[in-house]
Formats: sequence, C-alpha cells, structure tokens
Amino acid sequence: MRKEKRSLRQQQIEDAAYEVLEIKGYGGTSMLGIAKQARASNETLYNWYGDKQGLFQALVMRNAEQVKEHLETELETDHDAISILATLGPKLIELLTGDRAVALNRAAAADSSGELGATLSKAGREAVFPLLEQVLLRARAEGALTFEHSAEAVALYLDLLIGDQQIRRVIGRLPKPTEAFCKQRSDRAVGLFCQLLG
Amino acid sequence: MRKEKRSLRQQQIEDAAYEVLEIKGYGGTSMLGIAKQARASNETLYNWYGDKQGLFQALVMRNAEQVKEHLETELETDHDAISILATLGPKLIELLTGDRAVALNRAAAADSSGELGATLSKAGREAVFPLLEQVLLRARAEGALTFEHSAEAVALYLDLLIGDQQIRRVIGRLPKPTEAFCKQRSDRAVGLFCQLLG
DNA sequence: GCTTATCCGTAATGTTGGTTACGGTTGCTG
DNA sequence: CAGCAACCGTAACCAACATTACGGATAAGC
Repeated sequence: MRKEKRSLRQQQIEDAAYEVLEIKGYGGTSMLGIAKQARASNETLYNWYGDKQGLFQALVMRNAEQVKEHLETELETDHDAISILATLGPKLIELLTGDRAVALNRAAAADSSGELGATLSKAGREAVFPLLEQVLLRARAEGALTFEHSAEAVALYLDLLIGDQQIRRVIGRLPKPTEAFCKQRSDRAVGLFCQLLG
Repeated sequence: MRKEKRSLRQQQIEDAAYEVLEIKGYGGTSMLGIAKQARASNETLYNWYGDKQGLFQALVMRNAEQVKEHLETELETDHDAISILATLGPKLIELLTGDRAVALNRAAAADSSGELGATLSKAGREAVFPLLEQVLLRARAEGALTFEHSAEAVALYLDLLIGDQQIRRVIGRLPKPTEAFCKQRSDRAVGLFCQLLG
C-alpha cells in the first residue's frame, strides 16, 4: 500500500514533467518548474530520480513501455497480418509523433551526452522493430507479402509510414496529427507497401 | 576590400560556430565559446549578429543557401530526369544528414520559440521541394513516371530517400553516413520509386 | 604620422537553474 | 501518544552563460 502511493505520486510527477516539457521545451524545463507543477518538493525529485537526466530517462522508459504495451495489445488479435497493419499503423504514427514523443525527442536532441537518445532509441525503435517484424513474417506466411530480408521490409514499412514526420514535428513545423490524418497516412503506407512487396 | 574582409571573417566565425556546435551540442555552445574558437571578441559577435538567436539564424540561412546552390548546380545538367535523381539523391542525403544539418536540427529542436525550426524548414525543405518537383515533372514529361499530384510524388520520394534517417541522426543513434551508404540508399529509393510510379 | 573606426581580450553584471540544505508537517508504526 | 521516516515549501549555494562594458591594439583613410 505504501508502494502504490509512491507509484501514483511518481506518475503524477512524470505527468507534470510532460506538461512543462510540452509547454516550455527541454531548455525551458527546470527541476523546480516540474516540482512546482507537480506540487512536489524538488528534494523528492532528486531523491527519486537522482538528477535531471535520471528523471528524463525515467520518462523515456515509461513512455516506451506504454508504447510497447499498446502495440502488443493490438498484436494479440487473430486478424490477418495486413489488417493488423491497418490498425497498428495509425496507432504507431500517433505514438511516434504525438506530443509526448516529440517532447522526448527534443530532449534527446538537446542532450549532448547522447544518453537520452540512446535510451529513446533502444526502448523505442528497437523495441517496436521486432514486433513489426513478427507481423510482416506472419503476412509472408499468409502469402500476402513477398520479401527476403525481414529487417529491410520493416525499414521500408517504417519509411513509408513515418517518413520525415518525426523530424518535422520535432523542429516545430508540423502540428500534432489528427486521427484522420494518421488513418489516411497509414492506409497510404499499407497500399504502397503491398504494391511493392505484394 | 573592406567588405571582403568582413565577409571572410564572418565565414570564419560561422565555421567556428559549427565546430563548437558539432562537438558540444546546442546546449553546450556559448557565445564566448564560439568567440574563443574563432579568436574573435564576443563584442564583435553581438555587433554582427545581434544575439545568440541571430547568429544561429545566420548559420541556418547560410547553410540553406549552400544546399540550394549545390542542388541547383546538379539540376543544370541535361541528363534525363531519372539520372538526375540518381546523382541528386546521394547529395541530398549527405546534405540533410551531414554533421552541419544535424547540428542545426538539434539547435532548432532545442529552441523553444520555434523561430529556428521555422527558418530551417522554410529555407531547407521548402526550398528543396520545388526543385524536386521540377525534376519529377520532367520525368513525367519524359514518360518515365506517372502521377497525378506532383507534391504527393515529391513527398513519397522524400519518404523513400530520407525516411527517418534525420531523426535518428539527431538523437545520436546513427553515424554520419558514408558516401557508399548515400549512394546505396539513393539507388534503393529510385528503384522503389520507379516501381511505384513507373 | 595622425585620426578614427573596428576589433581583440578580458573583466564585470545579472539572471537562470541545477543542486543542496533545512525547518515544519504529515502520516505510518508501535 | 511517542518516534520516525518521508515529504513539502522555501531558501541558499554555486556554476554557467548571455549580455554589456572598457582599455588597449590594429589598420584603414587622409
């Protein structure tokens, strides 16, 4: 029961961190700002996360977990692989170009040590990749797709699905995508993908 | 001759700024650091560029000019459009994911005002876009490609060519691309592109 | 050679923010 | 209720850095 409370409080603090981050950007986000937003003491932040980097590492990892959970849930359906892509795609776009992901990518870009970027990539792309690989292999088994190297196929799918949306979001030249936009872009990606490998 | 000297000195200062930027990242780059690297006075920096933002704006714009010049030079050949793509592609990858572009994108990501991002995008993507459009229209006129909306075709080409290379470079998870890599990735993009629209 | 504007080097100045420290409060434990 | 640990709110400390200021050097223009 003590643990639950702590966990809940951490959730609140991390939510507060996102709020500040999304509004003020990484450079404008201070530990005191986060503490104030969360109505917490900065001493608590330092006790729990060590330092600023630690807090952001925690944000990145928690976000990545959520993304992975989302996707794994989608994967548990018994639809055919292409249908799975059709539902997975919009979700993936939303997760990778949503406000939180963008804020984290900006933080990683601003972090000169490269630690955040490493964590973001490891917990993000490198976690999503095998899931997609699984879907594409299923699609090949079903005869819907033809390819030799699954890694290349995944890379191609991601190029078509995400493209340069992330970087354009990160430098502030694209708005947060609407649900309709995600759907439309996903459909386009699947269409092109099948045209190439179908 | 006075102007030439000034211009030369500015070039040196901006080169120094890139050096610091590429080594220390945007957060770690200070005006005094740049001044020291350039063996210049920070007073001079402030006189010439106004403030830190101004200096980075100048970097972005000068870089964009150079990119555009590079591409326009390539465009002046009388090769067929697909051949132009084959030579343009590697150059474009190199320019968009090279150290300077990455450093500028990181700066734009860290700039909470969004000014740098706007300039980067306006002077970069939005300058490159019409050039590519021109090439693709030429390709269509030559009968090599078929498409309805040229803007969509350009977007597709960029997705295939650049994909998520930029964001992965920006968060530090990809090394600077080799010449061979640029060539290979460009060839792949052109191949897939022709397969889709050919 | 004298004047003057420009530039260098370096030293203030003021602010910001990461980090630490501490007194007061809350809430659990016995 | 006493004891204790965790947490809040706030202040304090310290370093970095954007920005400003200034004295000395340099070189162009006359």
